[in-house]
Amino acid sequence: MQDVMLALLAKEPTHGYELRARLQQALGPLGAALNAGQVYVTLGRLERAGLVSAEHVGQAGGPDRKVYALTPAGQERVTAWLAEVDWPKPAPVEFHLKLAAAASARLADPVGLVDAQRRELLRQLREAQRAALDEPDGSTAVLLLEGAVLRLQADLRWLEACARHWEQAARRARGKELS
Amino acid sequence: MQDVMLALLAKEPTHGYELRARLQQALGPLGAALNAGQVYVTLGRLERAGLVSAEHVGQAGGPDRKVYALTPAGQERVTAWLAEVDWPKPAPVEFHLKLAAAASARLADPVGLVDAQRRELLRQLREAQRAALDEPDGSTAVLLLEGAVLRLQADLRWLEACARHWEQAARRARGKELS
DNA sequence: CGACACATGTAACACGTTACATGATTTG
DNA sequence: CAAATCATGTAACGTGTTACATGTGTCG
Repeated sequence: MQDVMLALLAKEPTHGYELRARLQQALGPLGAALNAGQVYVTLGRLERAGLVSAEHVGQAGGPDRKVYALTPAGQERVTAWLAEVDWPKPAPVEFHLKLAAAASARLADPVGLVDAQRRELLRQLREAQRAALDEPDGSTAVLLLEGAVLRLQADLRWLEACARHWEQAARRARGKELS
Repeated sequence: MQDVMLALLAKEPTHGYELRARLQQALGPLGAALNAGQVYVTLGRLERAGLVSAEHVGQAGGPDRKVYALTPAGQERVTAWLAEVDWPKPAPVEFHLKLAAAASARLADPVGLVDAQRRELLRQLREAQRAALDEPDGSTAVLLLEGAVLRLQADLRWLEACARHWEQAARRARGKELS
C-alpha cells in the first residue's frame, strides 16, 4: 500500500481524497472494498517516515486540502520498489491446512469442505466475468479482472485435485478399518 | 494462523515445539520459512483470548514443556472456522498497480517490468516442480505444491496478457506523439 | 432543510515479523 | 568441551482494519 501510494504521488502530488479515487479507478470493481481511513493513516505514516511532505491548501469553494508530494527519500523508495521483483508465493496454504486439520482431527469431511469451496469459487468466477463485461474494453481494470479469473480457474482445478486426494485418503482409511 | 493452530490442537493437545513441527510437516518445503517465535507469540495470544489453556509439564530427561489444550470457546471457534467458506480474492493486485503507476508516471517501462517478473515466476515454477519430485508421492505436501504450480502457470499466462496490453498502450502513445 | 459528496483525520486493536534471550539435553 | 537440537519465550515494530469524529459545500 505504501509503495503503491508513493508511486501514485510520483506521477503528480495530490491530496488523500483524490489519491483514493485514483486507486479505486485503477482497481476497478475490486477497488470498492478500499477503506477511506486507510489512505490517511498511510499518508500520515509516510509523512512521519519522511517520504512525503504535506502542504496545507486552503480552498475557496470547498473544504481544505492537504497536498502531499514526494521527498527525495520518497523518490528513492519508489525507484527501489519498481526495481524489486518479488512475487508472493501463490499457494492456497490456509485452505490446505484446513483440510489437513479437518481430516486428521476428524472434525469435518474434507471432501465436503472442498465441495463448499468449489461452489464459492464458481460464484466468484461468475462475478468476476460479469464485472469484466461491465468495464470498458481495454481498460486496465479488465486486465486485473482477467488475472483474477485465471487464478480462480487454476484454483478450481486444484480443488478437483484436492477432492481426488481426499477421497482416496478416505477409501484407504475405510480399508484399514475393515481389515 | 490462529485458526490453523487451534485446529491442530483440536486433534490432540501439545506443546509449541511439536505444533511447529506438525505445521512444517503439513506444509512440506513451503514450511521452511515458518518462524519459531511466531508459534509462541500466537499461543500466548490464544491463551489470553481464552481459547486455549496451558498446563506446565516438568519433564525428566528433557526441558520443560507447556502443553496447550482447547477450551470450550476454542472448540467453538474451530468448528466455526471449518464451517466458514472464505477464499481471499486471488488477484495479483499489487503488481497490477505497479504497472499502472510505472506507466502513468513514466518511471519505468511496463513491458520491462513484466519481463522481469516473468523470469522470476519461471524460476519459482521450476523450483516448485523440482520440490514436488522430492516429496513422497501422494503426500499432502505434493498436493499443496501442485496448487502453487497451477497458480504460477495461471499467473504466467496473465503476465502474457499484461505484456500484450502494455505493448499496445505504448504503441498508442507513440502514435499520439507523432500526430 | 436534509441528504449527499467532498475532505480529513484519530484511537484502538489485531496480526505477523524480527531479533534477541535463555536454558536444558544429547552427541561427536 | 563444543555444537546441535529441544524448548520457550519477549520486546519492538510495521501494517492493515475498524469505528468513530468532524467539518464544508452543493443540490433538490
